[in-house]
Amino acid sequence: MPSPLSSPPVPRADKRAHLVDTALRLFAAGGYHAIGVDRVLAEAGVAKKTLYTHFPSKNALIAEVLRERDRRFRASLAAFVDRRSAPLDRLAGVFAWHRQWFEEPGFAGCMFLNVAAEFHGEVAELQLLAREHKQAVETYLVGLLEPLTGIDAAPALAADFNLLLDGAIGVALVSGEAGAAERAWSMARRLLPATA
Amino acid sequence: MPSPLSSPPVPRADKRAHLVDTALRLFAAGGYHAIGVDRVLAEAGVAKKTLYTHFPSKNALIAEVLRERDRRFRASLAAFVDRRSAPLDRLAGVFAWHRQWFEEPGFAGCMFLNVAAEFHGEVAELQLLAREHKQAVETYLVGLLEPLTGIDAAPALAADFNLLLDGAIGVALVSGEAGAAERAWSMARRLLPATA
DNA sequence: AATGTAGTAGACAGATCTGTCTACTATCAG
DNA sequence: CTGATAGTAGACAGATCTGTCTACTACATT
Repeated sequence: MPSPLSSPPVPRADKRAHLVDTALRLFAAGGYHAIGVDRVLAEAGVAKKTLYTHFPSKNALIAEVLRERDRRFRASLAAFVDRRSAPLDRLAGVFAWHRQWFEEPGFAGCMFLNVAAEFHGEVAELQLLAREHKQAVETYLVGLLEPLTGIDAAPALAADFNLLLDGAIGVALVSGEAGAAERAWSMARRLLPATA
Repeated sequence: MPSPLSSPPVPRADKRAHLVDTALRLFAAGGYHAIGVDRVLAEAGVAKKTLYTHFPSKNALIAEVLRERDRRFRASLAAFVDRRSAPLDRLAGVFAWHRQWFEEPGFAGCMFLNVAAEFHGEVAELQLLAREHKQAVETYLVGLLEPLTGIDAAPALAADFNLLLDGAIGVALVSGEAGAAERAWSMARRLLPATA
């Protein structure tokens, strides 16, 4: 045990990760402009100087939040899908995962769609992160579709299904109905070739 | 001519409507939190007191902007669709109208999806206006679908197509590709019964 | 003529925003 | 022991936010 008896008020921990985690939660629920850094700091119990030693600006914190959100999103989705084996079942899992997401209490839409809506291209880095996230989801869909439709038809259908997922997010956000996920999956099944 | 020779510095006009028009343009392009009332007033050339005699708060102005946006949206869409007569052509017009919208220079997504994303239910009036707008679009789709699919199948397909439109908006916002509208229309055609 | 309404210009209050800075403390490497 | 690093607490600057208020002007109706 190298740790002595005396200890700092807050034990040795990764403040940076804690900041990102807190900011992710608050930005997801409250929006990027509506949540100020003071709010993030108070919630995280971290001093302002600490934030600005790790990040040059609030936008840089938002960018890191989006990168972290992308990692968690993809990991959670992949873990959910990997509990299933049949190709059609795995594809259905993507929509089922979205349904669970829509049902979460603080659901307030997709952080990437929202960042595009709030900054609408004025902050190039954030717009790029949103685009990359959506592209990653589409690429993931291609892999799920290939066993069902063959390698040629998969990319176009993946783009279609990606649009369906964004549509479900929008409908769920405005109407509050988590059933938008099932509607999207119902449409997806009808769009799949009969051979699948 | 009842108007005398002398005139006020700004000619007699409907300041309220001018305020709403200016605010609509700025909020659409810049977002609701990012644009302050001072910016709206400067752009409109109107005094602050005038705004607060017509509206009790900024949120009330946003609400009126959304009502105006809903009126213009529906009128513009209906006028576009009414230039066509064949039922299938009229339905296609909805997606074509969206394509034109996506191609507009300052396109920054749907003001109703955006208000839901920025305030996410914290301001009940705004959330309700967003819901009503989307409901109105869906009802309009029902009317366009009935000649094609019959009165029984139209409501469910209208909800489907509404989701497609929201999906196209999201894809266009993040990717910048106006072709999302055609993708959505391509999906819509495939979802229509073969008899249509 | 008198009064009320709507407008302008802009100061002002009070809050909140991002970002910087000072002063101090704790941990760790050498 | 010394110095570097990272942390805390919080004051501070300067901008910006919403909303109120004063003082004045123009117009319309009575």
